[in-house]
Amino acid sequence: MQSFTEENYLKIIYHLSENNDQAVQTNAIAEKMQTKAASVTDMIKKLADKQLIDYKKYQGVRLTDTGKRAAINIVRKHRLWEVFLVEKLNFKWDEVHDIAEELEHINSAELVERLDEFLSFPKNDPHGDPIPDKDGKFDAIPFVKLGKLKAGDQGLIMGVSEHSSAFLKHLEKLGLTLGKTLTLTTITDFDGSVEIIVEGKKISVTREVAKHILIRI
Amino acid sequence: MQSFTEENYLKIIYHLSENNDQAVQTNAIAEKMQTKAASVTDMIKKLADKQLIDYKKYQGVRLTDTGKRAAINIVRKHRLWEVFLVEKLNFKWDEVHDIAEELEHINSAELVERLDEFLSFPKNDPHGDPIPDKDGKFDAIPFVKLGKLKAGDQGLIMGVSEHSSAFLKHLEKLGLTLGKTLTLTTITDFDGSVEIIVEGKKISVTREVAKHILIRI
DNA sequence: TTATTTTTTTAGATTTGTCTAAATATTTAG
DNA sequence: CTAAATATTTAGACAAATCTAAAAAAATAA
Repeated sequence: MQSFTEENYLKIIYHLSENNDQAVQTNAIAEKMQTKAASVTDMIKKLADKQLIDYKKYQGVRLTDTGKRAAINIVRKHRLWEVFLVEKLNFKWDEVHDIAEELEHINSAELVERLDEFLSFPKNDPHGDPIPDKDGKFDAIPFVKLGKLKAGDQGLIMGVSEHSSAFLKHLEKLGLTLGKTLTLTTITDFDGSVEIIVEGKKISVTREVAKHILIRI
Repeated sequence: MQSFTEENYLKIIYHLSENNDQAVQTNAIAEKMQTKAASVTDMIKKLADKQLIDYKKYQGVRLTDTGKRAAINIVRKHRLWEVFLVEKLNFKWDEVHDIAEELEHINSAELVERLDEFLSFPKNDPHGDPIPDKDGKFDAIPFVKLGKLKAGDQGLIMGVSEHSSAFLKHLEKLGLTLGKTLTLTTITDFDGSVEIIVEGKKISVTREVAKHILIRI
């Protein structure tokens, strides 16, 4: 089994290579881990020794099959705990990330499977992210970022790509929660902000915010 | 906030001084922590620096008020999680200790209070131990150990003082679970084992087992 | 009460994950 | 294509928690 810290490295490497299939760079890991590149190099060697990642000097890293399986298992636990916190303990979607960061490291396969069952095998977490099943499989629902839509496009909010409390609270206040339908009316040339209509109300959203809202058309 | 390891030391010191009000010895801590006396001395100094324990060389340690509060909070979390595992996830009473050992270190006051509420503010864990409320208060129900009863005494099983899976499975097999009423018929001079009647069935229990069954007369 | 045993502490080393500063590779720009 | 900028690695150090071996204090026994 991996240490707490090793697990966090695996998870971060997984998320960094989730979309593009590229090797992950030392500096990118350092930024996400809030640490220095030198520390990352040290840890990278350790994970490579354990065959959890493939690593060649200066070439970045890729998860091995074993490493990927471990990473997905952590993601699975994180998202199941988030569902638990929201569905059973009535936390809000912006309050659960940090607690789930801790809970995801609890080490008991039995616990995870029973939790999954207790929650009726949810397919998505409170932020719309898919929850891998116990074999690591999940459906990656296709989405477009709000920032990429054209004027006139209509769609459904099905996720976010930023999980900070500040961001989620902001969306909440704008009424931009999961499942809401929206129509994009205008894209502002000046600053890239977009005008949308949600439940009859006109709202303006900055380019930065629009980038992190995932839409199913 | 304390580290994982510091929390375990506090918890163990708490349990070692729970009944007798004595100072706790280095060796006793070492045994419970599965470590060496030298390591304990090191940690003791650290906890004393943080004012979580009172310590004079060669004199053993006592929790300060702050240390005791921290320890009781860990115990509270441990026992609440055990209730969750048994009541909600259908674990058996002999399966929950190790998982709760991990969960007790999750750091969120809000989480604990909501869990407590979700579980309807339970007063006891699955082994009969009292659960401290959020101010650290709890009723210590008076008990007698089965090994101390006299022939003819009758009582109710209201707890155990040993939480290993092996021990609890053994009790389960004998039908000696919480809430059962028993009558002591004979104490064997030879080996101290006791004969009891539970639900009409005669059972023999070794001295070692009898020592860890808590009875309310 | 002296000697022996037990308990506790100290000294110095080890491991894990981190750091800074300096060196080396790689990439980008002129 | 060389020079500058950026990215990565190495070397050496540090804090946390542990260890072994040896020294010191306390408890027990003769």
